[in-house]
Amino acid sequence: MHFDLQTTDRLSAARAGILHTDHGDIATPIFMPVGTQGTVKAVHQHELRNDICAQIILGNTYHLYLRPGMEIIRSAGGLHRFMGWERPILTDSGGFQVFSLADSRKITENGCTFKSHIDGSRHTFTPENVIDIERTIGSDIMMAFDECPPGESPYDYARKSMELTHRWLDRCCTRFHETEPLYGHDQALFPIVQGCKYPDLRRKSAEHAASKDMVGYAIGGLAVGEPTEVMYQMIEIVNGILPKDRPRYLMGVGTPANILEAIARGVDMFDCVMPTRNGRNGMLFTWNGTVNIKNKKWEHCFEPIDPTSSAEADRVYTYAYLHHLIKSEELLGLQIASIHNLNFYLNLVTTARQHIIEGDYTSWMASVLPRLMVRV
RNA sequence: GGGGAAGUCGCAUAGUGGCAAUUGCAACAGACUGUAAAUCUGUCCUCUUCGGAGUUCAGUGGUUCGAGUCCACUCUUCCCCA
Repeated sequence: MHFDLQTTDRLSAARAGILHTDHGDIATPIFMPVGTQGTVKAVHQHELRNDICAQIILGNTYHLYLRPGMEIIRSAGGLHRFMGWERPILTDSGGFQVFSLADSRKITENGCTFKSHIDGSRHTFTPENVIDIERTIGSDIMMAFDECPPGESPYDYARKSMELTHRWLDRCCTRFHETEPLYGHDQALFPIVQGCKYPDLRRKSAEHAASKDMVGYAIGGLAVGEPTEVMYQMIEIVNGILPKDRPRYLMGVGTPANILEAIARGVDMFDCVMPTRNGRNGMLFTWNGTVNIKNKKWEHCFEPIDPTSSAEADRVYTYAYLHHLIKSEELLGLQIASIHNLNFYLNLVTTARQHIIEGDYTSWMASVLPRLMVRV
């Protein structure tokens, strides 16, 4: 697996490139739909492929380990075959669950013990067994096991947490190098930079990550409660240190505006639950801002959601129909909203890529940004 | 014709002397960033400077310091027997 950096913007740090994997090429900047449990919620693989044109999706180590469990994934021949998805997959390591399930886990030097949210059973995740699980899942990009601390963590905690993440990264790398892929395709391991909102910690963490010669690198621990401006500053600091010729993945981010701003600061890869989760909850992302389709004002709007979209759902169904479906809690509403939002996110990054290549990314971004943040 | 039951804020419910009044649904808003989320929060009689104020429990009259709650009559609905 390797990354070709094609273009860098003159006025910003924005870049266009291609990440080559055994499951196909990924043109960056890219957005990766989140499919935690081996499914992008409410969206068929067929639609991901043909309507949304997703180039890579996510799975989650913690969730897939608990259910269906590694015996099933191994018997199926890996996650790609299990879920019928032949394009690349990236797996998060469970580091985010250290954050989001903070009430039911305990961190030690060795790893993190979780009390299962499904049946209460205890499971210990270590850097070593997380790599083993990701080998079994067979993801193209495996994420290192990290601790994702809250955005407002005090300096001392942030430093200790970062140092633990570094030691865990060392162990992840060791295990990574002493194990082999199980299904005949190449797998990469991405280190994760931590350090909260503290510039010196972010620098130190970026240097530690960069010291590992890996295909790509991730920036974690952002958009977890800190102000947006702080997030942008941290991205700038970290990307100033990470190797220029490798892709940078900003984990869990974000809004359309966040993504464009992060691209301008040199980020290449994104994932976020926002298009799917918010879609299921009635929010649509558009070039003119966000729409709450549950609002009464859409009751009589018989315009297609997006007449020029590559997704059939956008062209066929109207605002009024989607309003009705979501209000009625019909399953098709969840599907249409999810497809629309993912399609928009993929359009956002592919359009951004075009402008980077054409050389007018900065002015293009300035022209679309204000509208993206409007509430329609 | 005879007997019985019941009417509470859109709908359905709780309430048996201290109540602007329970709960669910509906309605109307808001939140959501490496997914314990088809979830969660708020408003939901009227007005409000958010401190409150004013009108309410089918209707009318009464008992009481105090009534959605007790009494009388009226209206309406439902059930059973002929």
